[in-house]
Amino acid sequence: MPATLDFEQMLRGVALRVTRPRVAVLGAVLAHPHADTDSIIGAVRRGLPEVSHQAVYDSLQALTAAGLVRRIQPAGSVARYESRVGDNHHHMVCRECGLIADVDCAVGDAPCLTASDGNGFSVDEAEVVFWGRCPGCSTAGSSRST
Amino acid sequence: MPATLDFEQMLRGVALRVTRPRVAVLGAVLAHPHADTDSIIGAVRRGLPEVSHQAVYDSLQALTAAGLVRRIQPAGSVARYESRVGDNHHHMVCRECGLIADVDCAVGDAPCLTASDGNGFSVDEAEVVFWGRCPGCSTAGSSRST
DNA sequence: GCTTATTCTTGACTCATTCCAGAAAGCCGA
DNA sequence: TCGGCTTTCTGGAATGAGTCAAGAATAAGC
Repeated sequence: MPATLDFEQMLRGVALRVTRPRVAVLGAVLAHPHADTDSIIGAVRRGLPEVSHQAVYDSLQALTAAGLVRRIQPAGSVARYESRVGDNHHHMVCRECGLIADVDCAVGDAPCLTASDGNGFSVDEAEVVFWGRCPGCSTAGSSRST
Repeated sequence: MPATLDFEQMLRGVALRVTRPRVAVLGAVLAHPHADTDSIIGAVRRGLPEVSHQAVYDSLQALTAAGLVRRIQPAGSVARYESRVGDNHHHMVCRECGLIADVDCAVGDAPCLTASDGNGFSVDEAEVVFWGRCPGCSTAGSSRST
């Protein structure tokens, strides 16, 4: 796992100022993939109790804009952040417990990116979300069909 | 375009009570694909000025649960509703103006549904969102690269 | 060490969505 | 057609994630 110095270099690498809140936020996202903003604020405050939620929001936005983290937001969920960027992976979301898991692109490389025509849209990203039930909920729920 | 009587039959077909708000909401979703809740409230009130926003929310939820309409919510957007259900189509979202367009499944039938393995998830739906720029914004934006 | 531009803190605010309780209306059987 | 029951609608308030704004603090460059 990267140390604080690595976070600094990551920030400098994308021309972002190195501040304690940003380092902490970056570390929190790395440590807690798919965490929502509130969890990130909590994780950041474990190391920096004084950080305001606004600073976390702003840091997340800066990191997202810089491409160091990626923001995902399945329907009906709050914003979540993950550190896997650059690769073309997708997500599975459990309808019951909200668990999010990474999946590498389903049919090989990136077939979903080839939007056939797309009404003239210039597509730069294809986001795939698989909805279903996680192993835990799938087992637990198979008995109770209320 | 379906008439009010058809809406009634659609509601009865899914064992939902036929109420004027629901008929109006169903008609509004049919008439305005990808409309957000506020637009639907406005459209409904054109015919039924007295309808409360709560009734619209509740009707939309009932219609969604019954499968008559489908709720979509791209990241950073409010909830939107559409009437194309049952077919496996996806959406393109313009990053600039928020325009949403339907696209039939990219690579043919439904390749994205075959989530390779998926960590043991039992997948029941694959939602694909193509992010990019619509023809209008793509043309307009190519000149101004602020 | 100093200057400047950027970032953080504090606090209030927006607004989509939900919750609640009472009133109204639709559906079913007679 | 009518009564009873269940569900839905109305009206208002509340929730909560996210945003906005202004001044104070801080990091980067010289």
